[in-house]
Amino acid sequence: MDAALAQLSADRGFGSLSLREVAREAGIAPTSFYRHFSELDELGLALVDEGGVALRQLMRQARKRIARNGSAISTSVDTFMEYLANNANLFRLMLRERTGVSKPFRTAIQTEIEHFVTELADDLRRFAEDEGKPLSDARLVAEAMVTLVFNQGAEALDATPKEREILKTKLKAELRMILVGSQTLSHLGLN
Amino acid sequence: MDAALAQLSADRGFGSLSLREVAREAGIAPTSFYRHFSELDELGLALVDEGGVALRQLMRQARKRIARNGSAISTSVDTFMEYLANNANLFRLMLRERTGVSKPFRTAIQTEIEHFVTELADDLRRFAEDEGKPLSDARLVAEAMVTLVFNQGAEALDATPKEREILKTKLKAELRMILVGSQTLSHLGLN
DNA sequence: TGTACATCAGTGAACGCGCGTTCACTGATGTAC
DNA sequence: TGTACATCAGTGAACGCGCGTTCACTGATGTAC
Repeated sequence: MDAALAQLSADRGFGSLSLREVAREAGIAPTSFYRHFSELDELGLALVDEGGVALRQLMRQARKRIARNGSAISTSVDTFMEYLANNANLFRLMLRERTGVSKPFRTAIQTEIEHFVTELADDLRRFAEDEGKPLSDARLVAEAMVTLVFNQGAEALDATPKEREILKTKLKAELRMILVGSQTLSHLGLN
Repeated sequence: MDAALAQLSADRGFGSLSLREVAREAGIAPTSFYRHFSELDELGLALVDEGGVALRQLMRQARKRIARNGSAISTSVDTFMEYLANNANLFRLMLRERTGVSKPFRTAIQTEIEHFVTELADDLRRFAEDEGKPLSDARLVAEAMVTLVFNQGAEALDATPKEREILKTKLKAELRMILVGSQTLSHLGLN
C-alpha cells in the first residue's frame, strides 16, 4: 500500500499504476502481489478506507481546536489544509478517484464524504443555533462547503506554499459567504 | 474526434482510450490515425477546444434568456444543464480532465474555465449593481459558483432525470446562498 | 482540354514492449500433540 | 522439549495479449502549365 501511494503524484493517478510497477516499488516479485490482494483495485479500496479514517480524524481534530480557539471556519480550513499536506497522496487518491473512472472507487469515496457532510451539517446546526442565527438548510450548506473545500484542496495539493495561503484565504471567504447567506435567508424566513 | 467522444462514459475516461480503439471505432486502420494527429493527446486537446466553444456558446445563450425571462440564477442553471445533456461526452471530458492526470489537459481546461469565470464575474457585478445590491467580491463569488456548478454538473451527467431535477433545485439554492451572502457582507461593509 | 506531378488519406505487415496471470516450487514461521 | 505438519510470503519461468509506432506502398483528388 505504501508502494502504491508513493507512486501517486499530480501526473500519476491510481488508474495508471500497474501491478508490476507497484510490486517493483515494494521490492517483491509481481507474483507475490497476489499473496496480499487479489487485484490492484482491492489495494486501492483499502487505501480509500485509510482515507476515510483520515477524514474522521481530521473532523475530531478540528472540533477539538474550535472548542479551544473558536473561529470555526478559519480553524477548520487550517486543520483541513494541515491534514492535506501531511497525507498528500492519500488525499490525492480520494480527490481524484471521487470523480474517477472506477465505480467501486467512486461509491466508496462518496460514502466517506457523505458521512463527513452529515457530521459537518450537525456541527453547523448546533453551532448556528448556539449563536442564535439558525441556518436555512444545514445539510445543503454542508454539501456546498464540502464541495468547495475539496475542490480547493485538490488545487492546494500541487500549489506552492505561497499559493496555498492565498487558496486558504479565498476558501475561508467563500465559506463565510455561504454561512452568512444561509443565515440571511433564514432570517428573512425564506427557508 | 467523434469516435473518441463516443467511447467516453462514466466508466471510461480519455486516459483509458487507446489509439487502436479510437481507430477501430472510426473505421480506419491504426496507422491512418497519424494522418490526422501525431498522438492521442493532440486529438484530446482538439476536443477541449470544442468544449471551450460550447462553454462560450452556453454563456451567450444564458445571457439572451436572462434578458428575456429574468431570474438569472434559475435560468443560468437550466441553460447549463441543457447544454450538459446535449453535449454529455464533451462535458464529461472537460469535467474529468479538469482535475485529471495530464498537465496539458488540465492547463487547457483551466484556461477555458478561467475565461468563463471572468465573464460570469463581469455579469454578476453589473447585475448586482443594477439591482443596487453590490457584491463584496464578484470574482470570488464567480469562482465559488463555477466550482459548485461544475461539480453538480459532473454528478448530473450520470443521474436519472428525476435526480437531475433535485440536483438543479439544490444547485439553485446553493448559488442563491452565495449571492445573498456576498450582498449581505457588502451591505455590512465587510468587503 | 490534356498531361504531368504533388498531395493526401488510406493500407497491412511487422517490431519490440510491458502487462496480468498461471504454475509448481521454496523456505521460514507458527501450531498441535 | 521434540517432532510433525500447516500456513504463509515469497520466487522465476512462461503464456498470450493489446499496445504504439515504423515502414513501404496504394490510389484518389487537386493543381500547374
